[in-house]
Amino acid sequence: MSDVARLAGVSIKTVSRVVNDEPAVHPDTAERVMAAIEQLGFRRNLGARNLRRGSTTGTIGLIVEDVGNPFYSELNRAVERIATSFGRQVLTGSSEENSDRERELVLEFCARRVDGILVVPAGLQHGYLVPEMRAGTPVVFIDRPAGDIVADTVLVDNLGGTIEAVTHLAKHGHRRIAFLGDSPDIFTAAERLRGFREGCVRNGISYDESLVSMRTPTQEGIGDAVKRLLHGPDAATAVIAGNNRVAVHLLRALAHADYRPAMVGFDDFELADLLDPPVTVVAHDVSALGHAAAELLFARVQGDQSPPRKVVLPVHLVARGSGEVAP
Amino acid sequence: MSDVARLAGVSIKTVSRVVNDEPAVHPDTAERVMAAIEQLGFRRNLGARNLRRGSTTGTIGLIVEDVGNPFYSELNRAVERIATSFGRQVLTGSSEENSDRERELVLEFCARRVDGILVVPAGLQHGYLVPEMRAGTPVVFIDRPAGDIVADTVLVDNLGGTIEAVTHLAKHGHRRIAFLGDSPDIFTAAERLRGFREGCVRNGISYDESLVSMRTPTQEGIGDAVKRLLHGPDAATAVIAGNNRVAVHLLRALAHADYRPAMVGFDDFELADLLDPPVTVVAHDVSALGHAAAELLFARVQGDQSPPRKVVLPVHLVARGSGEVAP
DNA sequence: GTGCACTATGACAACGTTGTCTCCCCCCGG
DNA sequence: CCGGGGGGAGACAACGTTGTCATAGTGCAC
Repeated sequence: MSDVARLAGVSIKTVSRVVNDEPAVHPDTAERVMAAIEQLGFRRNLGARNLRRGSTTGTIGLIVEDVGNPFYSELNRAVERIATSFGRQVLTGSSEENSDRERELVLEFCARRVDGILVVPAGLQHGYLVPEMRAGTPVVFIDRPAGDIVADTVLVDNLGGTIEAVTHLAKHGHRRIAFLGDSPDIFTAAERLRGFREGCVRNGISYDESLVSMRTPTQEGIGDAVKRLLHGPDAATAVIAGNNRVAVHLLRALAHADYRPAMVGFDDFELADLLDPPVTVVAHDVSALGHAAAELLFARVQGDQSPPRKVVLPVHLVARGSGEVAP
Repeated sequence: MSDVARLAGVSIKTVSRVVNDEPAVHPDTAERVMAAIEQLGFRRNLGARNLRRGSTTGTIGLIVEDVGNPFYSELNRAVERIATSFGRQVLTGSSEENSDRERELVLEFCARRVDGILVVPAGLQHGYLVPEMRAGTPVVFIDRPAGDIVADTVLVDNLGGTIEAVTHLAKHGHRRIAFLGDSPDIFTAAERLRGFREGCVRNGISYDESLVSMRTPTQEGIGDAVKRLLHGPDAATAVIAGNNRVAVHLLRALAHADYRPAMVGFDDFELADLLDPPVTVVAHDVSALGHAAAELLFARVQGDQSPPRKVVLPVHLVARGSGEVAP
């Protein structure tokens, strides 16, 4: 900036005025300054600016489990859209379902003085966030609630969705339904399992633990589960996939199987409608999740001090075929 | 920081020494300082730190067309992985295939003094980058080359891949092959079209422009193209989808059609193997693309001054079924 | 001619850090 | 007993900006 000032023969304050479009600069002077800026390729340092102004940094942080997962990337996109409309940039990070990594990312973002943080929490303990939140960094939890603190949260109706899935299958005559979930440490997985139980109860199906698997989904793990649950005299006639990754692994496992049970997935996914049979899912609007969370965050950024909110977004069952077959 | 200093009864410089793990601090003093930090919830301001040190900001920028597109989100993930290994955070932005937006994002990132920029360019003119690059911000172009400047670039073998696709179809007896691309302004689309022509030539197929569509893919557009190209006496017996979005739209259009031509897609996608028939694709390693670009970027960040490099990653045809049917 | 309002500009401090330099104190060798 | 060396700590400036205040010049009314 001082280089520009020297070249234009003015003080750095005048340069500052020009780059900030402040009035009270003579047009001729402004033009000379602009020319100097152009010539030197000057670009003002936003870091210094934010430091001096004590204002917001114009960035927000988004932490998900894996930015490469289509579910989270759609979320990312929705968040970015809102952030852009508020003139903010988005810093992203993948926690890899690791609470230490999550914490590291959050604290790093805080040190960068992001204006707010959106997080799909991996851990169950968020006490470390209290000082940051007290210091004025708003945090909104997405898809899963905070572990041990009260904070803004946007969830989907995991319980209701799974109940609906069970009911749907029961309506088509299924009495032995398997549930393939994820690690029970993950809120959504635990919640959907709860929904599964509740769904069984409501439909007069005795809940059979041997038909449930709660493991981090891998192709082999799901393959084994399929072998175990879908064969033999007591085999399940239908199966619920607890999330989009489980669904993909399950579909792959079933593709080479001789026997195709009825299936309902939780989370919609691309091409689900083109498979054979098309996959019935409990769908929810991932974009809406991101939008709602980001809107809530920016409300906080702009000073909304109302008590923490908990938003639960609806889900709806999309019957495509895989869930509408008789046992 | 001065609050911490006051509380601990030391100077701010000593606090600085503690947070930076500098030696020459008495353990007792350090402990007092740590306690004060803990009590006040102090977190050092990285912006101020970077300003003072004149060092790197520890961030890089990544600009893609749409962070929500699985192709780019996989890229994003790969970039993030490398960035993390170099202790950097990633700022992401979607250009929406709009060169003005691309420029805006780049300049915004530069103003934030990112250590480097990775960009899947939307525009064809990148002169605006020259001052930034001269000022020391390395830029690596991904998937598409820079328009009018010389810069590091990482591409995939679009030409070779499409030639291979044509050859594959020709081998299975197809002589009338349609090509559904994307806007010809997009480098990869143009290049793949070039590969299509070359593939026709090499296989003794007369290139028929009426079998080519180069439009931004929409479900309707692809539907119309299917109706036009795959019906009538001169109908194509095979079709090449120019990228993953075209492929998805095409599959959806064909799902409800009475006639299924042979098909090969460019870009692999999840579940391609589970469709009926499984989709033959020209696959390439998106992660490798991100890795290579990020590695190259960090080499530049760390001072590599060698001439700009152009890396072309190989592609390979994955025969799954949809491309191995006779006319 | 004097005072006043207004425009255009600059000097300086401050944002939160850290690098450099200086200072003080204590220990040890001669 | 004195001098040198090293450990521990603080004062101060500087990073690149911008907010505040001061200053100089101009035009206009009296």
